[in-house]
Amino acid sequence: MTTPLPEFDLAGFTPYRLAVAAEKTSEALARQYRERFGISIPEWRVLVHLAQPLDGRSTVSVRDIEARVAMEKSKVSRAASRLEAAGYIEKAADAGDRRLVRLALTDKGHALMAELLPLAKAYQEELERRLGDTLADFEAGLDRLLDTLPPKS
Amino acid sequence: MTTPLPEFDLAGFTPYRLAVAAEKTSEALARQYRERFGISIPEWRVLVHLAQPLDGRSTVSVRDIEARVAMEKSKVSRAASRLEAAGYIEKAADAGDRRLVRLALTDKGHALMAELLPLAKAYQEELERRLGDTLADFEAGLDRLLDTLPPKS
DNA sequence: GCGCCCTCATTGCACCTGCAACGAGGACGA
DNA sequence: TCGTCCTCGTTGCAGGTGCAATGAGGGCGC
Repeated sequence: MTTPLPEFDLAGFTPYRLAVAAEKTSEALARQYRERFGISIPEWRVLVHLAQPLDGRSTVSVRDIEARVAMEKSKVSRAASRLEAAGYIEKAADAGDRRLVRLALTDKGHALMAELLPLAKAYQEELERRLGDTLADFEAGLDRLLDTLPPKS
Repeated sequence: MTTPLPEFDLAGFTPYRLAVAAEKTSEALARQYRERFGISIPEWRVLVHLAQPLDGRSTVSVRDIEARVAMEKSKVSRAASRLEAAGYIEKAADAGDRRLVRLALTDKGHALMAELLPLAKAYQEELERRLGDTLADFEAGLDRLLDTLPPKS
């Protein structure tokens, strides 16, 4: 028997708890759209972004999504390719800056989102119900973690 | 222009927020032990479990860890193999039930944890400081999400 | 002892991922 | 116009992942 190690309970470790909670909350919804539409989480994130009216101008390039959706550009790029192959979105070169790829929902993609978004909203409401009276502080705490850490590099 | 889609803000979607927060909070610590010791998150979770005194009896088989650490058994198995290859743990067949593989820290693994655990504790304290007065409700909310959803199958 | 069914851990497979490198294109000064 | 440096998006690669299938072993009834 060597020197005793400090006690440490993984179940009380916030990063671990967050990871498990994220996995569990995502899974319930993700399974639905995976099984019914073959959509993965990265694809879902791209679609949500494309489904938003967007503040006026509408660049909707890969790097736009990359910035707003907290995913690497290669991940966005591949998700977009899969979505294009499935017929949910279209890619087109930007007329002004030909390095940019403009992404847009097809009619099929639009119809998909008309089904998915209500599901997501309902799920969010269910989560809020579960959080009950802790909701406000819970989200506030989440904000603090999200705000404080983002110092990207 | 087709039917307008319902509005939906990904940035306010709790599963998404949790995923980003989990990623960010994990990364800061994970980078440290990745760069300094070549340890990944699954490996870290296995190590933490092995570093705990454990309630009396000490089975510490793959399936024990699987249950407590919220990882698939194949993930645990591979993490254990990598740790064994790196010399941090040892595997041995259980004398009583030869299907079981008993895992245990080597001296090298013990020394590693003597360094890592204090880092993790300090980090946890930093997070708690950041959460400030929202800490209690934040953790309570997290508990609710973790409790309510776990219905495994 | 034998057969049946269960459990444990590993592994094969197809897929996804992060990272670095790349090619194409743009911006701007000389 | 040319050269240099930056940005955008894709891709090659090495490695990690989930899932299903596998093989070794245990428990129990007959």
